[in-house]
Amino acid sequence: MKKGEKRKQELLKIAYRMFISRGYENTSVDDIIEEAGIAKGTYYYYFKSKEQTLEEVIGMMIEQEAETAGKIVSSALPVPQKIAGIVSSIRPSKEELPIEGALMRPENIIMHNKIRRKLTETVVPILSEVVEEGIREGFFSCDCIPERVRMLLTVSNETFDEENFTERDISVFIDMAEKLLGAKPGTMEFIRELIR
Amino acid sequence: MKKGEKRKQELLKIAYRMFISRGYENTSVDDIIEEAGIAKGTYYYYFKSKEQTLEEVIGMMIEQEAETAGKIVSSALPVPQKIAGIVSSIRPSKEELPIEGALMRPENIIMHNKIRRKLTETVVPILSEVVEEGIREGFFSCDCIPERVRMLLTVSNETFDEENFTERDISVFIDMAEKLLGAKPGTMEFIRELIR
Amino acid sequence: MKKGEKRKQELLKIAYRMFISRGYENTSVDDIIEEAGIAKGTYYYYFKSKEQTLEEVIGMMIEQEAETAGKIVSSALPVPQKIAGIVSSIRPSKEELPIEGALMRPENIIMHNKIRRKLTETVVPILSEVVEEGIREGFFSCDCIPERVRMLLTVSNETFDEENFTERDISVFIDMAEKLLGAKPGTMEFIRELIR
Amino acid sequence: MKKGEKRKQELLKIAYRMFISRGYENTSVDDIIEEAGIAKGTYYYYFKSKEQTLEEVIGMMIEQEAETAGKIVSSALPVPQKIAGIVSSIRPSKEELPIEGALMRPENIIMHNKIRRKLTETVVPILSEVVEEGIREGFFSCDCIPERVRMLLTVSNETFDEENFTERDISVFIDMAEKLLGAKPGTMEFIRELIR
DNA sequence: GATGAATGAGTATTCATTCAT
DNA sequence: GATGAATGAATACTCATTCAT
Repeated sequence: MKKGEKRKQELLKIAYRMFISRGYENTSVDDIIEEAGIAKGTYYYYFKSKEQTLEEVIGMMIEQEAETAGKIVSSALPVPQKIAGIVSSIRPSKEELPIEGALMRPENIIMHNKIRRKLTETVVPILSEVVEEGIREGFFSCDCIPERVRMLLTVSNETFDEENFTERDISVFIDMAEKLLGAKPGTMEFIRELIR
Repeated sequence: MKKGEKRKQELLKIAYRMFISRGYENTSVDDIIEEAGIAKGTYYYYFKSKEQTLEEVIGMMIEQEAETAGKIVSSALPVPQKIAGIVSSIRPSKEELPIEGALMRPENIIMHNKIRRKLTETVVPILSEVVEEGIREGFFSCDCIPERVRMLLTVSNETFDEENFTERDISVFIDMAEKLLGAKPGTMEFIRELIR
Repeated sequence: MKKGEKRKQELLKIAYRMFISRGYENTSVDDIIEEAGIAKGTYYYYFKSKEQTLEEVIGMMIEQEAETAGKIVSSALPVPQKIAGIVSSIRPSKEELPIEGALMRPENIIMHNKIRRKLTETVVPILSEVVEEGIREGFFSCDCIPERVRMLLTVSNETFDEENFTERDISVFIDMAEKLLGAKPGTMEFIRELIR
Repeated sequence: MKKGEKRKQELLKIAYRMFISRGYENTSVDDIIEEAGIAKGTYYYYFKSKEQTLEEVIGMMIEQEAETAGKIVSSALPVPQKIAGIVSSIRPSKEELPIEGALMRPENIIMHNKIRRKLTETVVPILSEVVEEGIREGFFSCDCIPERVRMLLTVSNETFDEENFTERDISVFIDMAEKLLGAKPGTMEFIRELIR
């Protein structure tokens, strides 16, 4: 069982890499098994269907990120740094992405969308918690926290996942974040470093 | 020529309806020609490929909306009503959508995305112009206008294209819009009516 | 009528060029009419079918070559020069071929074959006549003239239509020609200049 | 593996028969799978494309013939009989051809051509070897052996693959062969029996 | 656990030809 | 003479999935 689980994890990683670099639709089961060096039957022994593979791939990613985020939340870091940590853990690290801008390539819209939705679902409550902590500590001041957090995440995803954003985009985003959360001007300037 | 053009417009409308209701990928060329009652050859007489059809369908939509928006801008309406008009003209009218929530259905992600991108490209400059007008008239006060407008559009698209948004979402969005554009609280309350 | 004939000749030349440079099978009627700047209907006004076009294209070529060959035969030139002239008039001139080796390209096999067959049919009797003249004048000495001429033409076509023949190929061919026609060694050395 | 290979050989034979009797271009993949009683997917499991199938079909033929020819060369037969054997092994046996003159039918030009080219490539060196042997034994006397052999093969293919050759064609060919290889008159008369 | 042969519905695209105007 | 809209049969190829061994 251990062995089987391990094998499955490997397959998931391979599928993940291929889905991202070529797009889910453009990656055939044949491609995957060839890359993995296994037989068709073996693939279907581990996965019910190709779609389920995608689901599991995404689940795997989200899980890892949620875990990291959870650790940050329960740490002793000051609130701004917690936010910084969580937000940066969300963005796909350069090592994970085989190709620049891969996620935004048109053939990846489907996957990108699924990921974003699920990620938002997972991260909004976590970030909300931190914002509440921030309110208690006097950093922020606002109501409807989850709604505000969600909108910030939405804008962040849409704006900064692409490669062609400008310094002005960042400035406006920071301004927006501060005003939306009721923070003092300049409080969230640290975001700039995170995004660049 | 007249004849051919007319026919093409009809085909485009049929394709549009089908792409939206069943999704681009799930609509085969066979489906389209059957619905249109034409032969395969006729379809390819008018369109180079299925993808080109999608491109033209989207172009057609955008064109119409840009036209409407343009008229509103050059009208004598007060600034807030201009914004209201443009924003509401962007959202797909209920008559156009054969099925509730069609655009957000997963099989429509690709089309939805293409539309959103192109629509944003087209609408941001128009809305920016209006905001500038609003600044001159003392309604708003801000810099980086296109960036702010774009972010507002992004949030609006992402939040209100789905069906499951709440009153709180609207409130936060209004708050965000006012703060982002430097408007007085309550100025943009009219948005609520637009979205509901 | 004159006008129509002229038009048809133009179309034939265009078709000829296209068939040779892209291959008969790879040239669609659409390609031809686009190149010629005429409508589909016009094409079918002049040609019954695409295949008939090919037939006429080939006929046109052969006709021209047969005419040239005929003139040479009835001229006052010495026999070896007559042969030289006919053989060299058969080989597609460089100006006619838009692309080097076009006729031998795999997509042209069909056309090449049709041409070769028809050309052989046409040229064998003409050349046979010249060979007979050569016999009467003591240059050659053999029976079964048409068969011999046909074989020589066959080898010539197959060997020299390609681009990768050698000096040795030429030497052997000359040797063969002389022996086949019963000519004295060296008599037909002039062929070398013709082929090179 | 054994199983798969066997199946593939069967499919190749079926394809071979169909390509020859109906022509490569006129044989659709659908035709083949229907004849073979397999599913489309199975066909594409064994062959990458229709063209690759043709390539393999030809490869299979050539291979068989080369093998036979090789055996003959290394046998203890006298040189003339070796040549006879090789040449006759090249010509498609009556059993293989479902239809008289199939190879020369216009729809088969492409295949015929590919076969002829590859066959020539393969057979010329083998026959050259035999001719050299013949020279050593005093049967023949000539230089440029491969060139001569190739030309003889060319003429043989072109003349005798069709059905409408005459006794005179045979006589001229024998004369030509003897002279081209420097053999004594009558030495190669045995060819007549081979061809008829 | 693992294999790989077999499936077959599904899809986009091509192209010669016709014919009413 | 000329047009161009309309046709529809034909075709190669893909790919997720199954299952006996």
